[in-house]
Amino acid sequence: MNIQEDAADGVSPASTSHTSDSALVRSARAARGPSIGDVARAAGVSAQTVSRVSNGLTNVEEKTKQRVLDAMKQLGYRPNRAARALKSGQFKSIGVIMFNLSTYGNRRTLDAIATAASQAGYSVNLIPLHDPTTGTVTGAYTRLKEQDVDGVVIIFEAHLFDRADITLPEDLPAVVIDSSPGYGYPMVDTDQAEGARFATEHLLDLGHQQVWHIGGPVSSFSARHREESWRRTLDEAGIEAPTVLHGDWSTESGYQVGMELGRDREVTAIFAANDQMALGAMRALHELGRLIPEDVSVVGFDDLEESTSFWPPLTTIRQDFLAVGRVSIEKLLQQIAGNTPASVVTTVPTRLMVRQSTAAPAR
Amino acid sequence: MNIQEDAADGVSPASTSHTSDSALVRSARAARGPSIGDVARAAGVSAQTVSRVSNGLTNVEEKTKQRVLDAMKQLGYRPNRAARALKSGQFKSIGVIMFNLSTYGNRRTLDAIATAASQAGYSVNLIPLHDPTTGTVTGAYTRLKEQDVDGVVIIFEAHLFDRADITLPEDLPAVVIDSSPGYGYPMVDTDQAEGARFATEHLLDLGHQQVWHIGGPVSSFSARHREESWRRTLDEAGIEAPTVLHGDWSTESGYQVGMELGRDREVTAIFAANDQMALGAMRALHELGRLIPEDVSVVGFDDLEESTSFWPPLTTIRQDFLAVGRVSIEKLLQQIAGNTPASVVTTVPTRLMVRQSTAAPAR
DNA sequence: ATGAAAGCGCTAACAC
DNA sequence: GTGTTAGCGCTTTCAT
Repeated sequence: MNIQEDAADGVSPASTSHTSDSALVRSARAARGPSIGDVARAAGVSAQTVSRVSNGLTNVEEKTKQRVLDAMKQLGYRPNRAARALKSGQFKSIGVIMFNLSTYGNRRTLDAIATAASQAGYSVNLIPLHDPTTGTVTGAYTRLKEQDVDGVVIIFEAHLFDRADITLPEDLPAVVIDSSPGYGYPMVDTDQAEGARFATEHLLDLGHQQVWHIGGPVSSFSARHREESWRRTLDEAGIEAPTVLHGDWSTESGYQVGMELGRDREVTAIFAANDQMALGAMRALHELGRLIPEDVSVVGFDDLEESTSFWPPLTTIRQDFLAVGRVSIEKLLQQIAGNTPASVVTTVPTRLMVRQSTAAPAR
Repeated sequence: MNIQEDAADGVSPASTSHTSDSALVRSARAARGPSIGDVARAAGVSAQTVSRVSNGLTNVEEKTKQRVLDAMKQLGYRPNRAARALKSGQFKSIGVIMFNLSTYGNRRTLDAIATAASQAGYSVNLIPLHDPTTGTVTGAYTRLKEQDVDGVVIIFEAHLFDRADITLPEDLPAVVIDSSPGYGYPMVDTDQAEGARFATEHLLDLGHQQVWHIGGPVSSFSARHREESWRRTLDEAGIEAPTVLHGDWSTESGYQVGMELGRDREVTAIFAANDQMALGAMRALHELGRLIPEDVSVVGFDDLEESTSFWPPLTTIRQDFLAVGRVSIEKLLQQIAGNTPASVVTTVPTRLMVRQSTAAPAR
């Protein structure tokens, strides 16, 4: 390896002086900030009182409290996390093990996790993984334990592989985000079944006699749940479900299945297991000259940011990834607090977003 | 919000008992692990000696050292990070501020960062951001400072927007991964210029008289660097660079530019600023009936995982994202250690990967 | 080569 | 309502 170093281009005299400035600041930073004792002295109270104010306890006279607050502000006091951690035995840090950063949903979820954790005063320790084998998961666990995280959120990527054979270590509070059944861990997931029911019922309500389904890969639990729920909904309406054609979540696969379905003039309503396949199917329908929604109605699942700009704007099921993330943190913090809940599946509701890709069937 | 909880499906009797098991384990976990004192007692030495062993100091007799090591292993001792942090004032934690998790390169880089940091005993505190405005960056900084990180790595997404107007706070060691010039901060970047030169020279060496370029968006610094270097390389060979057509990094835009270029029979060699545009261009060439590499040679930039399965397998410039991540951490740790280096740009070398999309021009 | 003492910043427990 | 005391687990300093 032959890594090169050059003086930064574009360093003007101004930025040169700024560089030495920040060097100064940095070395100053090495000196510790004001401690609780400094604040106490400045406010003329005991350290304990400062601690009470700092933790929002009520048994402090309003006047004293103000004095302390002022002293804090003036000195730029920030409590020392390390000392707190040492005292409490908790690091206020949660680990996130995650496969496949690339998925839209995963990114949103991670985001929500980071935000929720941050609001609760926890930091997020990310371990990205590539292949979801027991080995790598265990390794990630080990790394996280060494970092003394207080708990772990594991985000499985149901969209890409079946990782049912993974076993999880047991000595750390954990929450799993996934659609697979029973892990013995608290799990959080979008209500796949509800979403699929909403989609199917919406099409039936519009007057369609039958609803075709473009399924996701059979290896995916969420895809299976969506398919089962679609089938059940038809069942309950006394309709026999037609054969399912499966895609692999990609636009391309949606296009191919869309071509199949579109050629069949019987087909007037399609529920695709995700927005991308819905997009592909719509392209196929366009190419076949079938009008959306006049000839064929299409519903997706996910509600991608772009789905509202598809042509036509896609009716779809919105997954609330933010809630999934938030709820996971909530559950995890409960566990960390010691209220170890029975292993439950928490389910986050979906929402039908009606846009222009669905309508009543033509007579 | 109407979040539902159900007993987990699929919980067999076996997993039920396992659940109560882990509840036990968890409550046990609340009790602190063995401390340095416990180890000392078990080994019949003082706590200091244990500390010395734990920190790999040399002034401990081999025999004592073994006794201590044994005691550690037997008790399952792990040093308490909080106590260390309290003593040293360092948290052994670095923050990562990152835009756009979705990019292949960014993911690889994040990965390398997480790995390198972990190996150095640092944890990684991730703050994902959406829009790269000064405000959000400052906010992220604040959050990280509250978490007492020891330093920050900022990964800009040069591919998507021009964020030259962002100013960075100054009171925390930081490394920026980006292609923009002079920040006053240490920066790490792929050697864009070298890569573009490799690509262009490779085509010239094969005997092509001219090399056309599909540029990235003008708002991107890395795209600009690649274009400049391509132009310089042609210059040096005494060739006047043809007009550049710019894409937006997408396959689709590569396809469109590819169509333009492919219709021109003069064009025998194309250097695309990334692999995706190269892919699009190849599709265009295929559609136009021009053979690759017999009629037209194509070179990309990035070396995506899939590039070896393109048709034909793409000759391209490999970016060593892992090294970028590793080097950033290296630089950051140096800074944290106090060796505040002058603001420099560290450049990570590229590699030409010759595959089947390039050949000598037909006579 | 090893140990004893002190203290990092904070808070729980107990005064008053 | 507020202060005092003690100690979390570790390392630095100084003795031995």
